[in-house]
Amino acid sequence: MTDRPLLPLLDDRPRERSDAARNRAALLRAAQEIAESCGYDAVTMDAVAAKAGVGKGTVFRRFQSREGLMGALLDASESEWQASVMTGPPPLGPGAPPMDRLLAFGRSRLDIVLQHADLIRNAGFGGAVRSYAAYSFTATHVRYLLGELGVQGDIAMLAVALMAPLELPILDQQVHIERIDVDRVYAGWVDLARRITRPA
Amino acid sequence: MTDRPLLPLLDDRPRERSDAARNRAALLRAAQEIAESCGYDAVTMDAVAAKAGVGKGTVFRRFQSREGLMGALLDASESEWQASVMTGPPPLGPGAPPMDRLLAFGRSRLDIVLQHADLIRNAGFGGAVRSYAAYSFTATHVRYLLGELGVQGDIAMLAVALMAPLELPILDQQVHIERIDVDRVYAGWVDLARRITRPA
DNA sequence: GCTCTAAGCGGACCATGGTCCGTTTATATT
DNA sequence: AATATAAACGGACCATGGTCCGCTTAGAGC
Repeated sequence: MTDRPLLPLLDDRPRERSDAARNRAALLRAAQEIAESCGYDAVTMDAVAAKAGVGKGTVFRRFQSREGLMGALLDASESEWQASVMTGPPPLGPGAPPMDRLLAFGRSRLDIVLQHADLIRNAGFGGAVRSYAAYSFTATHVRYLLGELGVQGDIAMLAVALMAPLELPILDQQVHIERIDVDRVYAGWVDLARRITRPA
Repeated sequence: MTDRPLLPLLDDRPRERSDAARNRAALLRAAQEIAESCGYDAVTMDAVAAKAGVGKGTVFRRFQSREGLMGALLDASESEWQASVMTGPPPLGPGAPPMDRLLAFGRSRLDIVLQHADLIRNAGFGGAVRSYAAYSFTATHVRYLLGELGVQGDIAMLAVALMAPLELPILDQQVHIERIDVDRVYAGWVDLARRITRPA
């Protein structure tokens, strides 16, 4: 769980003041701890502020909103996952054949999304499904793999088609409402991946 | 915009008292009117209650929550759409070849979801993407068409794969954030439909 | 028409997300 | 070190979703 930004793109923004940085860290830690011990419902802005020993205004200045705070928590764990895609062991990481990597990607996303379901739900995908940076990373990765597989057509759209069934709202419906077994969901996704990548 | 339930399944619940029914209608109308004239942000529970001339408690008893109220509004317009699938003119309605119907389904969903984006966002897919009844209907329809097309495999899963890219969170990302043209999104979906239904 | 009761009703009340603005402080500059 | 200033801070304050509970009433049974 690192606190560096996803895809550390060079930002020209003036660096954060040291007290600000300290508070950001304290707030994230406080939120995390409350979530772990009492669940996400207990992560109220007042509680986080109190636990971190700062005023409520500070929480909002740092994270804009409750969703923003949750999003920050989520991004931290997403960046761990990104690392395992970029530099981790195959088949998720580099080194394996593209199709193996694609299937590993699917399984990995399926697991991680369900695992962080609460957090994702609280991060509240207000409009988007998750932070633009996080979405962007997976999209780029899938497009890359489809390219390696020699898939013809509008690869960006096909990538979306592969990612969409792995997003929480859809998985929630299947796994938590219709009680479909996760392995069956994965098998269905593998079938989808095969059909999408299969040459005409 | 009818106020009958989607898929009017026989319910054994004791019928709603007449004053309750009257209030439900008044509340829906009030919410609708406020939304039309001032946007969904102005649809606060207090405002709706006031406009309908009832107490706030009544709004909550009828619709449980703000999301519930929005959901009711949404269901009303969904049932219009359902009617056009079940009894409307081809190719969306019955009569056209299955593939034509499938493609018409996609276009129609795409348009209607984007058109009602605000409402859907406010209905807040809290967990699920939309009401179970509404989801269920589209799922059944797509599975039926895939069956007619003689598609082999886990049809339920393939149906999900076709519906997922048409849900708001995904379309929002593409259309409103990445500014992808709607026609391109549709073309991508058609390609997906072809790949999924293409025989091995 | 009268009675009884479950359902419905209203609006005060609470919790929490989010804003505002006067005060404090880190840091760049001299 | 002194100064200036933009940034950060805190917590009172507001709006709104959601709950609660004592009062009212529709309508079934007589």
